[in-house]
Amino acid sequence: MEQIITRFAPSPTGYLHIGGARTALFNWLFARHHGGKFILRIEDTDRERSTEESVRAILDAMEWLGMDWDEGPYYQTERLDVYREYLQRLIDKGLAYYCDCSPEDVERRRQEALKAGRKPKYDGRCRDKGLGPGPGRVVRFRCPQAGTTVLNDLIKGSIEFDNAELDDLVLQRSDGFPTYNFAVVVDDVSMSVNYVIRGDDHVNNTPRQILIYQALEAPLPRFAHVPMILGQDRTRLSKRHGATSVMAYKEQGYLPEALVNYLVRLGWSYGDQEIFSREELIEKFDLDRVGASASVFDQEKLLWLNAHYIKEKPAGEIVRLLKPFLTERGYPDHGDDYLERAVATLQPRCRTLREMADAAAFYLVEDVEYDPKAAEKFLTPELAGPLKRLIETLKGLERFEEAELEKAFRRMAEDLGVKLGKIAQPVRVALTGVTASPGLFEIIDILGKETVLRRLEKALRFAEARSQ
RNA sequence: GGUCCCAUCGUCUAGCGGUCUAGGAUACUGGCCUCUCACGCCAGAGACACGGGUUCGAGUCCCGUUGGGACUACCA
Repeated sequence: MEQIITRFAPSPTGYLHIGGARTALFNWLFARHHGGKFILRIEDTDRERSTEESVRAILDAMEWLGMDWDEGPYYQTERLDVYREYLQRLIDKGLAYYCDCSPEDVERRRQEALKAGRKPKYDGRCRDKGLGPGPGRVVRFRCPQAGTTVLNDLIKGSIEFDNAELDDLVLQRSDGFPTYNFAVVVDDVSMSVNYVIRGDDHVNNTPRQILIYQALEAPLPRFAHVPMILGQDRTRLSKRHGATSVMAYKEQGYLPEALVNYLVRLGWSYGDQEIFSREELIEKFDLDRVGASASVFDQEKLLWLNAHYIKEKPAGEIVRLLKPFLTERGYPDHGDDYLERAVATLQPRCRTLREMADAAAFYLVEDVEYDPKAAEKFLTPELAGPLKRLIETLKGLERFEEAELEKAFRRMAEDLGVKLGKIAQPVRVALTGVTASPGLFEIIDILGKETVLRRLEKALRFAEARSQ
């Protein structure tokens, strides 16, 4: 069997966005699943908009998502000889020709045609002029004017195009650079790419490309056009729908596993299964289960998956990932063991690392600030008595650990004739500043005697001060 | 405007003519658990866009309507 060769070919005109990442993922998974080859190619023939930073950003994002490539990255701007060679073949065969129409003229005629209700196609006036190379001249493809071109798409099925709809597209610009439709074909032909998996915004380009393959007498690859990812308003996903850059998700505290899992499931399914490890994805992914309709990007579901992976990962691993977020907030270093215990209590409560860094504050700062409402409600003057007693009890506790602490608290609540919550909530506010937190006893255990007593005493002073 | 694509709960989807009084996930609501908040568990509400065919039988096939999207460059 022939080896499967796929490629991801972004243009470096911005960051790797969500849609591009999914396309890359589908190509990567398809190649890995079939033991094929995955090529990375940078389509930088638009010299105006391509930048070095974008290339870097795309590579970083690929790496973060864990997509490795077997060949490349190739840069189209370094392959100009190849395009010229293929182009010359077309010219020699009379399948391409030079054109000296100015862009302004072409555009003007396009507008006129549109106004007159005709198709805004290039009118082919240079077709038979027999022009040679010259400044300002482009090379156009001599597109068949009759017949139909059919695309047998792996996802969309068979699509027929009337060649009369197509015009003589530019293959080489006046600056000598190839245009997208030509470069993409030459590259895929010369790199032996046999599966072209890309966004379905390319469907309408495909007949032109097929015609170029045929003109080149090159074997056709299999095409698979995957549906677009839409925003909540069902229009093409863009900045106004929120973060669309892959790396923005990293910065917001998402795990690559979550984003990969989410993105692959967007448009692809495997029965009722929602959670897939990387290995499972490689094992199970195939094109036949990719849907045909566009899907809406749902932040909430991504969040759910992220929460899932945060819960599932070993605490030590989360600590490593969380550190940059803590540093960013300027928290002092407490050592990995301490951090790991703290993180373990936060894992089931946070959906992103960013949330976790925020929630971890009380573990890391010297003294907590009270949420005014919480303090108002729970650190009351009547609390002074029980608080004093609690401080004494804790001081006398020889084993300052979760189980013992719980016993001590329950005993005290019983003595006082109140429910545990009656004293737990004030203590929680004293220790964390807020009314929602991990389990009280694990917090006390982790915080340690010294910190706990200090915060309780501060709370006591606060409560007493209110009675004045 | 033209060409092309798409159409099951709000969202992601299962469904590949009968097993669908349409399944799962998420989000939402209620309950349980419980020191709070989460997690977890249980329950609930929620969809085949519409109209014609084809067929004994249609969410599933065909056509149309409507709606949405993409493309229509010397961008990719």
